[in-house]
Amino acid sequence: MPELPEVETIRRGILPLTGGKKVERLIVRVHALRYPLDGLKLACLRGQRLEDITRRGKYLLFHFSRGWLLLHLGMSGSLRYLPESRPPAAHDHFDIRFQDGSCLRLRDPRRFGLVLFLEQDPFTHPLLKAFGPEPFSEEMNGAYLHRRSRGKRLPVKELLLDQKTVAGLGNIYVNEALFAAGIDPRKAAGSIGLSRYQRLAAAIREVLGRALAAGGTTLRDFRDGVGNPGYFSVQLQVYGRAGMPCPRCGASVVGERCHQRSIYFCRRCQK
DNA sequence: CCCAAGACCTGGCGGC
DNA sequence: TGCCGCCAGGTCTTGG
Repeated sequence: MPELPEVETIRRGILPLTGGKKVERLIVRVHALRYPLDGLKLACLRGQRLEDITRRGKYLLFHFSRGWLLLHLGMSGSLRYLPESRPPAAHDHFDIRFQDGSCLRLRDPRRFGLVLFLEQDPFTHPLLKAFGPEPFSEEMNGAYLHRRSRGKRLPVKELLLDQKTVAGLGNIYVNEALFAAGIDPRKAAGSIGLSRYQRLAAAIREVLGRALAAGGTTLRDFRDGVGNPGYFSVQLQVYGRAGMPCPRCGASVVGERCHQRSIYFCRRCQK
């Protein structure tokens, strides 16, 4: 489900509702997520105060008084704020209960998500250490992408999906950004010149910025922290629109597979 | 190091 | 209606 705009939408929604609260206890119903949940470590959070919630790529970082909770929503994860307790439904694997009776509840049918408690700086953790720049940072620009892509023969869309290149992009926004930049997603990353990467860097920011303003993209099940869908779906230009007219030239949008995943593009507008 | 493919899961949908 | 195969917003691991 969630790429940067969705994760950031969740973050902005739940921070004002939970920031400053103290943890009463954690409830783990299902341990087998991407990695097994460590109940003992998580129990350390009891009594700790939630100081802040930040984001790195698609990860949410919960800053507690003495440690960090890392949360990744995988493909199907969602996080929901509940003002008061409510019986769990199917796939509600994990709750953070606060002392005022409210809670944050993680649901994740496919269990590709991740929950990890860290006592040290999360940014040096192996999962985050090699992450590329945030899309809205100055460091993420055309020259950077150009440099990163030299000598690479993999398709440019694969380069962008790699979190070591840019942190936070996923399949939807890679397809949309490449359309906005007029670049064929299958094109070898190393064969694209500087000026086209400059256009791509701008396109990435533009697409993510608009998605963020719309509260993310709901294809089937994305919901923000309080249960609202995102409205960027109606602005998607190519993603999921195989056979429909290209919004720029009217030619039919192509949907095919590239490296085991769907790509959508316009043959006429993207070279 | 680079790259491709397989693995991990469940649910929803289209086709028969 | 029921079953089957395929597809899904992610990313880690393995092997050439």
